[in-house]
Amino acid sequence: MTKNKQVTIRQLSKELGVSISTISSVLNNRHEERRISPDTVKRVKEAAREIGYLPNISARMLRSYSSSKYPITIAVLTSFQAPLPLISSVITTLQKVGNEDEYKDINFNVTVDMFEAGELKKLPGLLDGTRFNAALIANTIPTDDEFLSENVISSPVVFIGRDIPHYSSVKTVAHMTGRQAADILYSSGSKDPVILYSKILTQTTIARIEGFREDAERLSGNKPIELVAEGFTEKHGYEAMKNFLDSGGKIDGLYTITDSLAVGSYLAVKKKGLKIPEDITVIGTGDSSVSPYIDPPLSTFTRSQHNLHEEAVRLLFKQIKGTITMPTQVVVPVMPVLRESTRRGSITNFEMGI
Amino acid sequence: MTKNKQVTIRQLSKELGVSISTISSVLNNRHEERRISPDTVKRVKEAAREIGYLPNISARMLRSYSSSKYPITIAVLTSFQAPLPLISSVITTLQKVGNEDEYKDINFNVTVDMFEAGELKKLPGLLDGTRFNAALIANTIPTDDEFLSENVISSPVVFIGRDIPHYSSVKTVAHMTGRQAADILYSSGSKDPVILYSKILTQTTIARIEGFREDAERLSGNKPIELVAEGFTEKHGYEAMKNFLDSGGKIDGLYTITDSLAVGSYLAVKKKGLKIPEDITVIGTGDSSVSPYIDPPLSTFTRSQHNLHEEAVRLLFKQIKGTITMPTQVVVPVMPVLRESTRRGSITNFEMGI
DNA sequence: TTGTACGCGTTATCAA
DNA sequence: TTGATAACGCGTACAA
Repeated sequence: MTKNKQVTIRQLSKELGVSISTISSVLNNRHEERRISPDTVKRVKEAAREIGYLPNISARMLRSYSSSKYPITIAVLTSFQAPLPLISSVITTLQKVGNEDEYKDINFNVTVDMFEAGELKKLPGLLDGTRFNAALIANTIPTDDEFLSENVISSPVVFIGRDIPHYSSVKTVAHMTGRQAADILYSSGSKDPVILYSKILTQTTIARIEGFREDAERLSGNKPIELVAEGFTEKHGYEAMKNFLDSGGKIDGLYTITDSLAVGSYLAVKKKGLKIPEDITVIGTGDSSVSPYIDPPLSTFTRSQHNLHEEAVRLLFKQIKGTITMPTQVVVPVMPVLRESTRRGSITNFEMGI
Repeated sequence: MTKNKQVTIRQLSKELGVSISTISSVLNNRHEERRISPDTVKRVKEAAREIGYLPNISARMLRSYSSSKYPITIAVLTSFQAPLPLISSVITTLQKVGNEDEYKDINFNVTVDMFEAGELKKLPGLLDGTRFNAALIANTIPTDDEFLSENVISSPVVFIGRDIPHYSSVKTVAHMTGRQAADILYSSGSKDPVILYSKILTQTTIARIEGFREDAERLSGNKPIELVAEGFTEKHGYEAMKNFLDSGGKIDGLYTITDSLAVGSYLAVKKKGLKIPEDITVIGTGDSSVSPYIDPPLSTFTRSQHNLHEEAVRLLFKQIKGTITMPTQVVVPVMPVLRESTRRGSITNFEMGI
């Protein structure tokens, strides 16, 4: 029924023996004012449906928007392996910041493309500039970075959470965060700190883990125990912690790479009859909206995502406007948020502003 | 420095006194093979940057892709007031389903446009077909629906969570869900059921509330108490419940329109020294990933989102392929998931499959 | 109803 | 080394 190939208005015209302009009129519901015969209208509409005609959006835009009103295209490129909320967050930020006085003269539309981690190079139009005027790119892995350092994207680009030579980027001081987490657990009296992370790792996650390892070892004298969960969700956190405890694991302090992993761990810990923070102190990452409301409220580090995305978007807009022309690196600070789950030992309310 | 107006390659040409072909060659890094002098290359590149030249993507695509390889454009349109995860979920689903054998001959790209609830009509290209070949539309409000029923979008469109005459849509049986919630609270011994919702309402939320009102009144003999939160987050749930309890409100059963509102309520309830489910039974909506892990695990209704979005995407693809030509309504079922938070009265483990 | 110019950028050809 | 010119991609608008 439907042809795979894109059909053009010209092919329709040939097939029907009707002029191109007639077809265009009919397809744009201008047939009344153009006084096209009902019969022709019917024939054209049916044929278009039958043959699966879809107009070429580029051609329409080219014709319909004067160059002063033509919107530029901003692309959001992210891997399938990215945390799901990223796309929403980036797009919403794009729209919000785009409405600000400073940038509202930039008339843009947003496209989203997803790639398999490591396969960025397969994205059409990445290097030849046929698909976007500017791009935000997130969640590349080393293979992609290698590809990017060998090739040049000539449009403005900002990388999120990753630092790539010759391009702009925004990231957090992930390494520092890991170290702070170790300090906080140690200050709360933990001697056997455990770190729980997902087996899916990004540059940021790796840095956090390394920071934690370093300081945990320096402070407690031995390497921290590392638990690897299958993914990022509460369920994965629960399972990893349950397995660890079931097999007799020893723990008095926990640092998780996301808050959701901590929330899952809570249940496993409680089921063993252990108390937070009396037996185990816990600190997560990301200040998820549930963290202040669970029992006990979870200590964590501020959500860097929001600021991260906002900085990324602003940086991109500035590049588009030409305010910034050199590759620029922005580092977004991350602050600890201390709540009940680490309230033990020498950490008090008073020190919450570390 | 930068001109607001879009600059074309022709204007650049005039300004520099350099031919169009030369400029095009330089801008596409073809200057070596064309043997353009280094000086000209430099001048062109600088001028392009200086003047803020951005190529017209439509023109480039038109030229670069043969009609058989030209991608169609699928738009995701949603209001700023929509729950944030929606965009990510819809886009990911679009990409995943688009990779399936059945649909992988559809070559498409995705654009996202956001509108203020009630201002859908202001979206450029909505009616004239200049921006997309097909669209998924979510989170319209009655004003938008009215606009849509007076005008026609001629491309394939699927509405998510909303039923609009003459268009395809996917939704859940929200009304039934509300009624079931009332039944479950009543069965667990609640006489003073309270419903907590956000002041931002969609068609789905309204239906849930109405369903609940009806059955709660039928079962308990009087109208349920209604609490209105400022938004959807845990914080909003906490505040609404705290205010209610502080002002002496009576409650022995709670139905919330999202799980996050229930999570926030948990803390307010516990702070008052009340116990769940002994004093108050609670049921949420959406089966959020944290719900099984909070204390006590939260009863809720299955997350309909995922299925909802998948159905929407499939429906859209079928319309694009011409497999379906008539407006079609799909209803996605929602099931209760009973956990500790409603385990009181006549509801037992045994009845968990209601 | 139809013919044709047009929107913008790319590319090829030939001339300068 | 650069320019002028034209064709092209697809759909639309306007004059005829």
